[in-house]
Amino acid sequence: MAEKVKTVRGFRDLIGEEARKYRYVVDTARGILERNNFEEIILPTVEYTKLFARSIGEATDIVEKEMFTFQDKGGRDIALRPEGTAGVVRAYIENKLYADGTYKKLYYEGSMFRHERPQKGRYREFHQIGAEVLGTSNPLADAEIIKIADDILKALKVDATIEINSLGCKKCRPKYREALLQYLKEHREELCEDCQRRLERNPLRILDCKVEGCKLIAKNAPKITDYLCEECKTHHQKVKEYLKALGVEFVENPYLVRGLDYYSKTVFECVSEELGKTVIAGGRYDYLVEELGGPPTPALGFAAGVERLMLLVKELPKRPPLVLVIPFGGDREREEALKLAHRLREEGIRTELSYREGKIRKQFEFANKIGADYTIVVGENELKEELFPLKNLHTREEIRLPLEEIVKILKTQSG
RNA sequence: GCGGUGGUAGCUCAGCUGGUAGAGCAGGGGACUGUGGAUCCCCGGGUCGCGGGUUCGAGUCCCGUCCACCGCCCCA
Repeated sequence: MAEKVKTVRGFRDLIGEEARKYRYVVDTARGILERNNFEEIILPTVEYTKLFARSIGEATDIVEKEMFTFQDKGGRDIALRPEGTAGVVRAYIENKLYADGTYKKLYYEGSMFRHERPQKGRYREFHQIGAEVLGTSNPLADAEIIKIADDILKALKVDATIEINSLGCKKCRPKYREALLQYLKEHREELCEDCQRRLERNPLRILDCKVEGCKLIAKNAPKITDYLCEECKTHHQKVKEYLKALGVEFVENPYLVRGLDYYSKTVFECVSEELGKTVIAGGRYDYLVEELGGPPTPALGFAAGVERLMLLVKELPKRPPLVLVIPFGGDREREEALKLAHRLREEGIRTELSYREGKIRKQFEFANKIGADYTIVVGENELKEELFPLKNLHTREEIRLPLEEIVKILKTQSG
């Protein structure tokens, strides 16, 4: 045998049940977004590297070491997208979607790529379904975005805690940052190695550190919520008020920061205790559109991790019953069975035509193996009488009926 | 990128201090020639992840490498 080619590390196939689970998660989320009147945007998988450098942040791990980057034949620096927001914003600006003066609600779905060490629920090609609202600073939008995330979790029966926080704006964040930095510098010696590095690069993340010593320091650190300006405070207050009005449960986490540089004001994460990981996360990014060359445009959104949600989905919707049509006899019977199977399929009935030859006993073993719920044998007698035996494999009951009667029965069960 | 565990049949795994690879399940056939999941009998299956080394001899020991999984970093 020739050498076998395998999947690339961190990449994988989704087959059968796994593929159906993938579709179930994505379709469920799409349905909720569609009924909220979000419009789908289908984006390219690659963008110029600088788009991500400028949006996600030059100093983030994603940009520094996790992107799949390459030069195309024209020498352009290109990256496989590590997330979706940057592309949406680029498209929003490039297509001047702001031109009609309204806000825009967009959603996307697809592969993202990060060159990380693979683990369960974390692959180098993974999938996100995300939503973005561009062109409004109304806290109603913040509340609705979080409500949608909550609806998706509920629809999938996934348990997760919604944590929210506000990161403030251009006016108040610098003051907070200053106070935090000062406090942290006083405790520099007690911080873990990683956090000492973060002190220079991204001090906010220290609040999020899992090392016990750092947690203690974080606990007594100044809280962003105490530093919010009037506008941010009111905004945050409104968001929480609306969420309560909607009955969305959440907890406030003053230590919640996000890893991407572009966030401002509202941030939130839906954390699964079972996984110990975040499954949906998002927030506001009021400056990003402008930073990427568009007009000043407040915006916000979230991204849901499809693989992580898949790990938490326990039950898939049932497929409609499967009918196996079994030809029995010779050429004439095979041909009639072929036609009969397609008659059932015309009616939307999930039907398999047996390609197996041989003993009838083997045909029934085959029916079990493929998980059929019903069989219909098409043989000489059946064709003569124009009556076909519809057998329920679970109850083992068999009734002989004209084809159109069988169609009626199966159709009612095929949703 | 760092630390750890593990890769033997389609699947789950056994294989002692190195001595020529096994079980259960699954699969194929038959007992049972127009009605299945049971039982019994028979059968096929493996470059022991890959490459190198030590050795008369390596699934077993050593080195390297790839992959999966766990933790960290990071993140959805």
